[in-house]
Amino acid sequence: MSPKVSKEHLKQRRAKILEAAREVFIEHGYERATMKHVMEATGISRGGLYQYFSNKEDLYEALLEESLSSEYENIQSVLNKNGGSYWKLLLKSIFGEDMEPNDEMDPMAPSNLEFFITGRQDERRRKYGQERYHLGIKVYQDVIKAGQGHGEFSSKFSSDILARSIVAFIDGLALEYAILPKEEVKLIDQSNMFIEYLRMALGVKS
Amino acid sequence: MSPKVSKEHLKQRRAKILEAAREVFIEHGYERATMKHVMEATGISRGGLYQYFSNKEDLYEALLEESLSSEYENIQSVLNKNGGSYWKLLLKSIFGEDMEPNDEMDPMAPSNLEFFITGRQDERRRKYGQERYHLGIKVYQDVIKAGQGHGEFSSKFSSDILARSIVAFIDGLALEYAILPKEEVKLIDQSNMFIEYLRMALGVKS
DNA sequence: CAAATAAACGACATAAGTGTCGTTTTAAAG
DNA sequence: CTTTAAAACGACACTTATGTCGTTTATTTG
Repeated sequence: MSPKVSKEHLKQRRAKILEAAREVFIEHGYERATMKHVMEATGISRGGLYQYFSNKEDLYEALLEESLSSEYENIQSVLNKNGGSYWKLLLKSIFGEDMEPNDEMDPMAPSNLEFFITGRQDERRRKYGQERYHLGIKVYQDVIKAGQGHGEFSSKFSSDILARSIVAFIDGLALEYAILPKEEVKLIDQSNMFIEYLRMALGVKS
Repeated sequence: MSPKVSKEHLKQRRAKILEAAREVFIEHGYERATMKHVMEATGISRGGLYQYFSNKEDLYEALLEESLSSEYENIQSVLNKNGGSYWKLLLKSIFGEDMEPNDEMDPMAPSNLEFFITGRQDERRRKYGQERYHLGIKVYQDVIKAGQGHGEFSSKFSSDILARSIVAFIDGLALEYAILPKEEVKLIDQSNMFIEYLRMALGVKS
């Protein structure tokens, strides 16, 4: 009398499902993806899937949690290094360690937008979306606020509004990315211009 | 032997359906709305609805066409008045006749995003989305280009990228509007900051 | 190697929405 | 007032996805 399989095995199986689900959602988007797709991608039966996730929404949220925590760790490690100015810190928090825009976009971004926008009528999902939104804002706002507090940034604009416009900008790009062919999005050009904008708004000389 | 009802009546009935459908889509969003909802909202039977629109997508596109053409007329009339500077023209094309941001958002905006983002895997829908996107860009780009040509605007940034960032900004706001409670979006503040940004990018003095 | 426990399976019942089509109703024309 | 064309109706057959549950399978432990 004892569990049939090791906990390790369960963990791996769960991970396998998540990995395959990711691909499925990237290919079909959230709404159109079905558990059958995930079944085919994993080779696990439908019944089997429901042993790990109680439905598609649950499965997707697990993916969101995963990406959120890895993102969070990333940003935290960047912020903790605390190398140099707040301006550099801000750029890092937006564009990552190398501080400059690249032409790659998180392939899950369109599905994420889809998940929240189609679920906006659902109480639970809307709450969850708002939570994540505020979390996203907070990262940028904290850096901006600190920079303003130390006098490195101009306080002409509120850190809240600035942080929001960063999020709006990123979401706007993700939306473009969802609809336009990849080569047409011009992530780098738009990002560079956005940087100029932030420079202006924060009074950072180039 | 002759048509049962006047063309006028058909037109009115069609308009009635569109009007009710608009409310339905605003309330439920595109994906969750059903023809049954529209049926209940109009009082017209399901069978009757299909006499005017062959499915939900068709119905929604009719709404899009409607709003697009009214928008287009609006902007054209604004541009034709051509009162004063290109800067004023640009503001009008973004914020309408009164040239300044208000805290109202097109209530269809979230559904519109939803329509295009959930349909991005569908060839037809994606094409349609791209078309509309380019049309949206063109309006702003034309004004910016003209302003740059006349020397009123700086040519530091390309009119294309600038126009795109305007669209991205508007879409970003629409997305926020979809998820956050209305009073939290701060449309006006964000818009005002965006205006500052455009000023900077175009070299317009305040 | 046998027993037992739970993971994995897949058929099933359910639910919801779709578009069609034969019938009924309605109003314009004669 | 009758005829008639087509608008409106709503039941129907169909499709697709869902979540459950009884059965089968596999692996760990004694």
